[in-house]
Amino acid sequence: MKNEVAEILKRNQLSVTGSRQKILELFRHSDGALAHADIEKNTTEQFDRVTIYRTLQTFVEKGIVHTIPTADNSVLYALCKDDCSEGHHHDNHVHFICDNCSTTYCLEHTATPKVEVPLGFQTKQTDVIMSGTCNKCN
Amino acid sequence: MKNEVAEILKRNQLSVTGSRQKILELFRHSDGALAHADIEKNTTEQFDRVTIYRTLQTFVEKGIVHTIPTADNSVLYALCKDDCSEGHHHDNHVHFICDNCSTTYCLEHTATPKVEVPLGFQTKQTDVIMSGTCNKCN
DNA sequence: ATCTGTTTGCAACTTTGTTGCAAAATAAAC
DNA sequence: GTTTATTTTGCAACAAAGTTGCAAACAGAT
Repeated sequence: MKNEVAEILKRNQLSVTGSRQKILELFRHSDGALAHADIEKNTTEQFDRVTIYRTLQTFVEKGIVHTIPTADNSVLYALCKDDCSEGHHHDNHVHFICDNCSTTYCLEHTATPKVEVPLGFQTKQTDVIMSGTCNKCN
Repeated sequence: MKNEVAEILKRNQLSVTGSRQKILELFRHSDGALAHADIEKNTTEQFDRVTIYRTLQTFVEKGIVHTIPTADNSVLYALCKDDCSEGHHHDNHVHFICDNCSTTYCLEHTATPKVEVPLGFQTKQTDVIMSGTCNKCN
């Protein structure tokens, strides 16, 4: 398992360090998205806030994780699927936030719909954030 | 014009004060959404940061403005259509952020699409945020 | 084992948002 | 139109979130 994490880091030309491994591991073991605070709390080894910020930033740049816009404007991060390459996110799935347990899901198999925009507008990206009750809280 | 603004405030059982009038006026004269910073800068009369926060909060509660989730997690506010009543937003339109001029539009006539979610999930709200080039920058 | 470049942690700082309280302004009553 | 009650404002102090510079620690290559 740890080797797999190291593999991902190497594949992205990142040196394999403790914090990067632990944080990436954390993402792979949680089925939802993570906020900065979740990471700060859930790592047994305590990392500096700055390190976490920088690690997340690096991961986003390399296309390992992506950010999720939320209705309450907190920052959330989630693992990208393998076909996300450096600097080019293919984040075409819907995000679902449970009102009850606050878990944020990437609905990988629910593609974002095509939305008609008024004349003159040209769309590059579409983000869909849904909220309600998830399959565990229902 | 100023009377109209005062009317809106009274209709929502809010006392008509300088800051509320000026801020509401600002919303009515801008075609896009506004960030807190925009308001702090664009009012000739300078208001305290705290006052702006509280005014916006009140407006959101009363259904005069609504917040918009953004991909870069900055907080944006935009005027609600008249059919938003207190405590009950009918914010069913798509939001569009221009990559070029950074203006955020409420596409009032573009309704959010119905999105199929996996079994067990129950949707209460759907937010759609699109980005690209707007009709002025194209 | 040693060297080189990257990464980390600390400290200090900026920005963003919140809370309590007294002074000022608004709305209502007289 | 003045007085009174309530709401709103601005200040100060604080809390949370995020950033930057720099020296020490570490990873990876020689």
